[in-house]
Amino acid sequence: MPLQVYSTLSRKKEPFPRKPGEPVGMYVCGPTVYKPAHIGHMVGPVIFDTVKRYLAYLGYKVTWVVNITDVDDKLIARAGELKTTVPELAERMTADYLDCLKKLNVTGVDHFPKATAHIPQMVEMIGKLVETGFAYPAGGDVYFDVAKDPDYGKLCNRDPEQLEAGSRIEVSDRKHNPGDFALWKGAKPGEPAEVQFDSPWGKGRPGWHIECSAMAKAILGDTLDIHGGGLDLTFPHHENELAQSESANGVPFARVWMHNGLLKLGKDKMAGSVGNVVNVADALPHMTGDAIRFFILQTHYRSPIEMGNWSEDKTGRRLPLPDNMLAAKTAFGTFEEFARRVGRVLGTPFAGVKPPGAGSAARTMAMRYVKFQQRFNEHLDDDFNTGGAVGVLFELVTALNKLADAGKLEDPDKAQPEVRAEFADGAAVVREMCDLLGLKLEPPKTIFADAAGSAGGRSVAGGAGQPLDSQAIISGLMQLLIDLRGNLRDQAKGAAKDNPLKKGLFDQTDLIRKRLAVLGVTLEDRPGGTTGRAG
RNA sequence: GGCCCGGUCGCCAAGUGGUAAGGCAACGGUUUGCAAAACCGUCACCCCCGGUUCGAAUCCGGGCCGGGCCUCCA
Repeated sequence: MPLQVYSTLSRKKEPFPRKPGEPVGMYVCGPTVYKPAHIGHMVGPVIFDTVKRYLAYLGYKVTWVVNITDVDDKLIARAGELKTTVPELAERMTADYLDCLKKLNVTGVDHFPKATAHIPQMVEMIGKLVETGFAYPAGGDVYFDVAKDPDYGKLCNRDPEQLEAGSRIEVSDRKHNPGDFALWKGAKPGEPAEVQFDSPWGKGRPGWHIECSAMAKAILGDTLDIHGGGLDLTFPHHENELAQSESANGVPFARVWMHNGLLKLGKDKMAGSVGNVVNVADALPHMTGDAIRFFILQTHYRSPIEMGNWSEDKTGRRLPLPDNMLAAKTAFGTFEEFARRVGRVLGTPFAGVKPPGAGSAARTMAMRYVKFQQRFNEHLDDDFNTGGAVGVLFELVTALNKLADAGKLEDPDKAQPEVRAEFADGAAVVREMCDLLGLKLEPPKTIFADAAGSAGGRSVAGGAGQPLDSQAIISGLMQLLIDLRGNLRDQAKGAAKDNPLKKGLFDQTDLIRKRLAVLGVTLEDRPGGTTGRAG
């Protein structure tokens, strides 16, 4: 079954309109940079990053654009509250946004065009719409004339009359019809100079929708292959973009319209007005970017994501994150644990495992674990069903854990080489699936394992003049405790059953483990030796 | 009021005609000096009522309930 994608325009799944090897232009509406990004803002980027990864895997040459809205009413208001300028606020919030994307491993965006850097392109498009009669200037503003566009309403599937009937905005004297929307907003008295730009209609700034039309055209051309964004943008934003672009360019604006579902917390959409916002920065101390990404990808992108309730602990204090995010964190631990196991068994970190690759058919077809890969791909072929794909990943990991248990792969004395080779093949498939989902599965930064391998005790031993490296000291002390405990444990295990010292020695080993657990360090005794990890 | 989505185990969530993936939680085991991790087992008549069909969670009709949008929204 070739790739199928649901398009909002046709309201059904369609064969993807491009062939592997062809270029694909993808435009996704980005943020208005006036507040720190919350988890909901990450849903689209994570989804479309995954879409791009899979399309690239299938051989498409994807160019992905995400716009940054850095001039608008909310920015002006917020900058005023903070006693700062719009450019300063926009720059700071853009940096925050980009940092959040990085933390969630959203790496596929090729261009982040800023609205303020594309005013001439917007003016040009507005000018063309005025010339051709689709738009009219009025008192310093310019409006798009909805009545001139017979297709208006086709994306959100509504008649223009319905839209007008429900319109809650006051009808401006300047508009011909209530449904008309601003392409250009004339500067109002008292607005800071930094948000006033020159145009043939006087000083002012662009309307919200025109930036996407103009920047999409500038970078990707008149027709996009994929236009994406949150479900709540369908109307008016995308409907208006579509109307402007098709009126100005005379060709279809986008082949496929993809809209992602919204995040819900309990009964409510997560939104500032409801007061239940979880900023990315609030979540990251409690959950890795990987785990947040996994949380988003567990659900099909068109469904709303349930964050569940927000439970309290025994003392009535609210937990740091909503229930379902914490459940996702726990679930994701299965993969993190598996990645560590891969490191132990193969001697290389999971990140270093080579995926089999889409092209290596001869080798992959012979592999026992390819059927998992096929089922995984079938899910993604079906409108990027990441939830189903994640289920397959769990099944594969369980199968490989079983294999590792049966083959005693963690016991240096008993490990069977042929089983180990099979495990390595399976791990390569897991690596590929994780790459497609954008899950890095990097080993957590253990406070001692890192240091032990790198700087180690060297900076401590550096002596006079060398600043003491506290990480290195902690690392060394931790290793010392592990070694000491190991010796005690060996003695205890070696002691005869009736030896009264036996229990006492074990008590000491347990004391060390419990005390370290309090510090957040988990010690695990395995056939190959004791390992420790933070968390 | 209009348009559009949904209702699948305590919670989350795949499944769109062939007899219910997966995860979290729970319980019982295996393993372990004890743990941790892992593995095994137990745990769903798919909101209700009709209809179509050899066969329906899936299709059709009618209810009930929830959500999104109807010019700030990712």
